Amino acid sequence: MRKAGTRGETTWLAIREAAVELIAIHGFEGFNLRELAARCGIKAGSLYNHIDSKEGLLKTLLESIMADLLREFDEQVAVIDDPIEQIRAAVRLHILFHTRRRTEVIIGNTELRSLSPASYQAITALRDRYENNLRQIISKGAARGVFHIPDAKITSFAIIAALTGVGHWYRSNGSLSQKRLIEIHEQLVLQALGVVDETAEATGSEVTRHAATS
Amino acid sequence: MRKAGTRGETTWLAIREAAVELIAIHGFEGFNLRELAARCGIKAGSLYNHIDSKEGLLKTLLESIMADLLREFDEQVAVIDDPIEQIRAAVRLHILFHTRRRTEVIIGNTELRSLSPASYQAITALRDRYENNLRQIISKGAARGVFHIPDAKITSFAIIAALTGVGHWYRSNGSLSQKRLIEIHEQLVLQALGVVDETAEATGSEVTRHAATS
Amino acid sequence: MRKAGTRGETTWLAIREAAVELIAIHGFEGFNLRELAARCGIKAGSLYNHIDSKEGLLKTLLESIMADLLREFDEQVAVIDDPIEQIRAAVRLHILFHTRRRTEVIIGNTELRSLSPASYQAITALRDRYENNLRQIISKGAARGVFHIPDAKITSFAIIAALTGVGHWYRSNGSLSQKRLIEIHEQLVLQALGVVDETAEATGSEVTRHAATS
Amino acid sequence: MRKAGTRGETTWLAIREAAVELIAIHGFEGFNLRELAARCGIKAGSLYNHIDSKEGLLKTLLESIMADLLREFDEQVAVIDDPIEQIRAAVRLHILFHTRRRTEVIIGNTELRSLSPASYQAITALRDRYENNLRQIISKGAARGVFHIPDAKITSFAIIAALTGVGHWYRSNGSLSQKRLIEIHEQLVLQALGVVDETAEATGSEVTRHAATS
DNA sequence: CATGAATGAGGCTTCATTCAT
DNA sequence: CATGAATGAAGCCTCATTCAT
Repeated sequence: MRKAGTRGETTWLAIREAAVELIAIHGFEGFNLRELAARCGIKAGSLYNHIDSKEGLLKTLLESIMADLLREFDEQVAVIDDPIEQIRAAVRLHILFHTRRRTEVIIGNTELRSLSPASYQAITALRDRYENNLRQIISKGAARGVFHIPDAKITSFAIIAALTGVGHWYRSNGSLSQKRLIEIHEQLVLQALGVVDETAEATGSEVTRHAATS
Repeated sequence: MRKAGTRGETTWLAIREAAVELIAIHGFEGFNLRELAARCGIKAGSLYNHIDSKEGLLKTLLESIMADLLREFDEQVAVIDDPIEQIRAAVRLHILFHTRRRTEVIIGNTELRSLSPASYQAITALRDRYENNLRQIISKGAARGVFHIPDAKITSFAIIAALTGVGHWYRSNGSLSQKRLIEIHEQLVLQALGVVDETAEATGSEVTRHAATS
Repeated sequence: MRKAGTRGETTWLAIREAAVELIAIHGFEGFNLRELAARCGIKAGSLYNHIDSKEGLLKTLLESIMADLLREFDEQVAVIDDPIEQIRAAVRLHILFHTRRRTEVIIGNTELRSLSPASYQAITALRDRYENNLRQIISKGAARGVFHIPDAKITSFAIIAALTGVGHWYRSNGSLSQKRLIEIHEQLVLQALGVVDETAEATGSEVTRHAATS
Repeated sequence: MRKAGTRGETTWLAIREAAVELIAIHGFEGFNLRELAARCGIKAGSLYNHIDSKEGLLKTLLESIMADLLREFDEQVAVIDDPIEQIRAAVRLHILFHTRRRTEVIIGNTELRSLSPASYQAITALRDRYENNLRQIISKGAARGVFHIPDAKITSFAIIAALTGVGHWYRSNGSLSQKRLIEIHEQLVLQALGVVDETAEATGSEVTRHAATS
């Protein structure tokens, strides 16, 4: 929790960044404030000029991550009406967010358990809102007869899990471009949603040329 | 870590079970041996009649989980030839394993980072072998023209992530039966793999009746 | 291990002093940090604001003891040329150092085995340098025909052992003055070195008056 | 303490031998019963079929070492009348005992502090008896005008310390024979005692040929 | 704001010792 | 006699947190 009325904005930013990285590496319980302070060029005691407590820091981090994700969703996905284009935008956003902000997202998924009950509920409420957003798209598409799936809720879980998984293995410095990464997942998701349209056909054949990596 | 056939066998089993549960709740760094011992009805120091160290315990647990998963794969999936039936069996196994042994699997995915480099490599080698098994099925199906997917490797990652995610939300005491859970994922996966057959149509319509939870 | 000139300096000095005493009493393995801390008026954990580890503390102590001894040797003994006067000065220094700093010297001789191999080598190198200094005096005296001894190396070992032994039984509050203690050992050492001069005769008779304690 | 009425004499001997070695290496506080048991091919708990306690074992060891030394003194030294020959015999015995039974003697000197007060007194009484024996020889020689020394008590301390020191550096597999080692120390001791006789002259010159190791 | 030092709680681990089998 | 397992006490060390300077 950023303390109110502090100057030293740069120190706070350094703390934020270093904390995300260290938590991603060691987990919340496994990282320690001394190392965090060292990475920021200060001593452990000085951290308390910027944070309330170790757990407060975690809550702040998780909150802002979820808030950012939700805001981007509102800006880029919620404004679209067509289910197919909307799911495409959602896939794009989710993958971009989960690759560009890999470490932040990892702790967002893993470290919830270290929050106090109150904080836990606050953060999971945001997460649920995001998941619900995605489910709505799928339900709407199914209602309009564009998607053909057995269960909107389970399908949304499966899609979110699949897309989130990308953050665990994708590295932007590899041979696979982010653009291509997104294309592939758009197709996979649309296929999973039972969409069979001319575009998919075209993309499918073009795609096949790059396939069979294994 | 422990010789079999002795009287302390029951203690060791209790340790194993309690450790899995506690690690799943608090994470490896967050759980402590005192509580583990208390759950087994012994004192903390006595744990060391059964384990080498806290980390050694983690390694033992993760190793046996992965070994079990691989063994079941060999018995139930590897023996099938037809890609569609094989992927069905793989989905079934993965979901059953990840729901029946929920907590064990969660720590298998989350706590790898707490292992020493040597142990880490040993365990990830097993995990890679499993992932590779799945990828082979998909590649084979693509080569035979049964599956139509952009990239076997990425597709396998996506499918594994989607199926693994089930363990995070599914509860066997809910209204959704395990049988139904598997059916739904079989369909989702087959659709994602670009399989279009008459069975899917039928299942799809039947399925729609149970769907739309949201 | 600790930067000088800070306020905690007094704590560090207290730790040093108490550690020497406790190690002399119980041995390095036998003393514990809780008691050390208690003697310094702090809690055990606070020790780690001043030391790296229990063993690091031992190394620091032994190092500074040997460094002091070597420095005093350089100042008081190395600057003399005449072998007889030099060996007299060496006896005087050794006894003064081993009685004034009794406890420190005891741990210096006894607790080497508790050091890590690296630290062990560092400290024994200093000790060897000191022993070598003494041997050089004896060799020089023998070469100049002043000392008559069978083997310079063994003789130096014997003399060092004899003088070091003083620290084990001498108490400065007894009836034997430090001045007299040194005189006696000067004579014993010179006799052992085969020096026969008129002074010894004189001292010998004077000495006899105080002797025969047993 | 060897438990009464036990068979398994060989196990007890193995314990004794291994204990001496381990204590010499790690000190009494630093060695542990598990390792001791392992060296004897048994488990830690089984040690208690042979000993009363860790400290009881130490007492037994120290006691028997001192008893052996005293017995040998009575047999080999006490029976001589002439002070010079007697001191020669004492030097020989002390060096032989302290080289042949190096490790035992080291723990005899170092680990006394780990005994309970009662045991401590029992063992130091034996040690004092031995030291007193030596002092008597020196006093007698001084009284007879054969030795010329400032103080019999201090001289005996110095000689004992010098001879005991041999155990710390002498290795029987080196180039220095035990016979020669004894000769050198006989000369050193006799010189220190102020003995100037024809024998010393002869030995001295012969000895000079081997000297100047450094 | 930063620091050095202290705290107190707790964590992992070791170890002498006991005892039923 | 030997063993495996348990105990309880203790040991070293870490760490979030506080506070005077």
